[in-house]
Amino acid sequence: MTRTISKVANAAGINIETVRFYERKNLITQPTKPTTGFRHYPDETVARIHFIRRAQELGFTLDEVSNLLSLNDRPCSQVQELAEQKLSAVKEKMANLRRLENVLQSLLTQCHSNDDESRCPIIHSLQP
Amino acid sequence: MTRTISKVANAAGINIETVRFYERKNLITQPTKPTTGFRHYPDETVARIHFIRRAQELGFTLDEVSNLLSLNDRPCSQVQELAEQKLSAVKEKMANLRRLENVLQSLLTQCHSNDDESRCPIIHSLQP
DNA sequence: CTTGACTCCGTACTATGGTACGGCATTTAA
DNA sequence: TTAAATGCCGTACCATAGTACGGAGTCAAG
Repeated sequence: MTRTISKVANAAGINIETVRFYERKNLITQPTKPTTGFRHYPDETVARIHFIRRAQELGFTLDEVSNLLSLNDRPCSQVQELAEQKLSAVKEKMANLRRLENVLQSLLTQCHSNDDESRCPIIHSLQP
Repeated sequence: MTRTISKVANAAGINIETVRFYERKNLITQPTKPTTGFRHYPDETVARIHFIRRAQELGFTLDEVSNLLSLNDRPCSQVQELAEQKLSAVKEKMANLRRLENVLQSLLTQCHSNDDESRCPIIHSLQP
């Protein structure tokens, strides 16, 4: 069965243009074009796109995914290193958000016990 | 003391071009240009840029920061409403990051108890 | 009063992750 | 067989968050 680019896009659940974009980024290999007719894609292409998407969901950028893909046959320790960097970044982001959550929460609490509509504790806290 | 744009940029620790960029984005107000000479900026501009950068560090986009800043002239109840929306957004972002953290953590744990350098659990998990 | 530093302004360029379009080739269904 | 649907390809465009640049104006020190 011939799998043209639109079949790939459909199977992988992404836009055709995104398939081409990934080809340009060398994240997937563009099959050689037959002398006459359309390119047809192997199963691996769909699998690879799934890999890319899953990695993206884990917060990896396309450059990092590219790295991961090249690490495919590399030792586990190298993959771990990348993942550990990601994990640290995620933890840091969360710590920051937690701080913000506390600030917003405490400001909102102040608002709730505020009688003066024209004088908002939040606005006041934003002033220099 | 006259505070020209470079003084603002320096005081706020950002690039001059970024100051101009924020002006174009209406995140800060561009002072009126004197008939002759350079614009000079009030303290408020520096404070505002500090606020913008803090908000950015907390994961807000410039559009969101713009929103936060627009809370300035509104009655407390409206400010509260927007702040509550922000709080929800923050909580949602955190929940997403928490999920990501768990996935990464469990994958890394699998890596740590893996003695086969050539078969990485992370790579394996990404495969179809 | 000239030189160098700074400002002003518009425009263009960077990276990231895509999306859209126009024109032509080829395939497929009626 | 012919028209619609796809494919191919290059290029342009979207948002986000800046950065760089060129030429003109202006300011301040020597």
